[in-house]
Amino acid sequence: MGEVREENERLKLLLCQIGKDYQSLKTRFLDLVQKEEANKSLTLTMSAASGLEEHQHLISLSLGRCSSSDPPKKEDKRCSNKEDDGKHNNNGLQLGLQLQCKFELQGSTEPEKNNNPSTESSLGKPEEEEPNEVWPPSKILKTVTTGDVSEPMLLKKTRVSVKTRCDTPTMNDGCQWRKYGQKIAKGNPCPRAYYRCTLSPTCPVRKQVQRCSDDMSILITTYEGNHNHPLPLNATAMASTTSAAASMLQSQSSSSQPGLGTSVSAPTASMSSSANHLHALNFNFAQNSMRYHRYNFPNSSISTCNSHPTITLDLTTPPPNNSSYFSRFSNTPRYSSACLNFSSSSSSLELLSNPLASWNNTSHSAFPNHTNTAIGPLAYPGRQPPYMQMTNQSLSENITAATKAIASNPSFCSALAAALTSFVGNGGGVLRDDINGSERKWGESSLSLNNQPQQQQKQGSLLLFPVSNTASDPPAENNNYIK
DNA sequence: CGGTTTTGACCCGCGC
DNA sequence: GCGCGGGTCAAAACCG
Repeated sequence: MGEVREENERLKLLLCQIGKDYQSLKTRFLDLVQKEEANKSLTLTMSAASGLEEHQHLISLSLGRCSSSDPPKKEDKRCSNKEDDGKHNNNGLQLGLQLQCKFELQGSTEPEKNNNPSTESSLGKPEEEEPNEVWPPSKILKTVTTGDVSEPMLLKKTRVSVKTRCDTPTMNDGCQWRKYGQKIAKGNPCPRAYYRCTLSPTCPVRKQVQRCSDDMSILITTYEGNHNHPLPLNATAMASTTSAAASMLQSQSSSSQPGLGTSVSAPTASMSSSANHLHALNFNFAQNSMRYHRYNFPNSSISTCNSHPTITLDLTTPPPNNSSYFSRFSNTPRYSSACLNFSSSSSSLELLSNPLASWNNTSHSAFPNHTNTAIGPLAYPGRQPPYMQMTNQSLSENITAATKAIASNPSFCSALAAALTSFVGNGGGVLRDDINGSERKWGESSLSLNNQPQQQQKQGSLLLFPVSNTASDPPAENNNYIK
């Protein structure tokens, strides 16, 4: 009890400090939004001049180049415009906050309709809803006709497309699917198969699987919707990824802030099949009013083909070894294995909806033993990851309960992360707290609000795992991801 | 026998 | 309004 009280006191102090930091960040963010408004009109003009159809709404993300294997002309157009728009970035924080929100929601066992009342506190768009929650999208009224070019996209179901090299008819993403249709799509001799998630009869998630016409070994799996039920442990990685990517897309489109310097990467290694393809997905948000960085991630792209906002994660080709987006944050290669990092250079938080959703490179020089980074069971084939080796259950539960409430507020989460990272991050020895440059790597100083706060804090790092059923499941099939 | 796959028909949105 | 194409339905076939 004494320890718990002490911990409580510490947390209170932290909360106090964090509250201040949050207000500071909020003020800063509002300033950035105002600046962004000034840039918005300029960008819209540029988009119109580039010949984009009015209904094909540009996602103003700097996502680098489209994959070379994505030949559609329209995507190319958008890619070229993304680069232009990316120059107007400075609004990464908002996106990061929304991502965190989505992750928290997904990690929860409750349906995502359980709206977090705090969501709007920092985002300012409480009316936004997760399009993925509603099925079918065709039933959604298309009534928004504001001048905001991004708004109609919210009314379409967001899709996440994953390109992998796979010999099997479908890639094993851990979920159970039932095929309900097959169609020969125009322009591709390979039939497109339609699948529903059968883990829950009411699950709205569907996926389309199709071979790439150019390269039959490439399997294009398109996910649509979010699961409304607990997922098997080995399914959470893909689900988290697609959900996060979709959330990123939605949050970006809803933010209506042209030129957001957002990057999505899916650097990969060459693997043969299954969800193992999901090696990495890094969202790095540059937000700095003084200095703006663009990070090009060649393996991902965003498009609004077929009126569906779609984010494509190309896991078929590895990124350049000396990619600038790697060296931006670290001098050491950090993505040799699967990881899912949602990063921001403006504030610091790594929030993981699920232990499977993220794990850092085991070769990271600063954390060779994995005990102070956001690592899920994936990183521990055949043994329990550190966070699951609980030694003080009651203490952990108390702290978890307290911190869960904190974590449920995405806005506060971000501020909390920023504060805690600055508070403990330097102890990690890796965090670059360059205030002017804001080049801070999230994944290297992460935040834990789960089972092992003491251990993690000692090492200057915290893991933030929303409490969920799946998070406590034994990592029975983790080896699947390590093969 | 229950679940899944196949496959032709149907629905609906979109462009012309 | 019409045609096209994507997506879904549902009955029959298939499978373990």
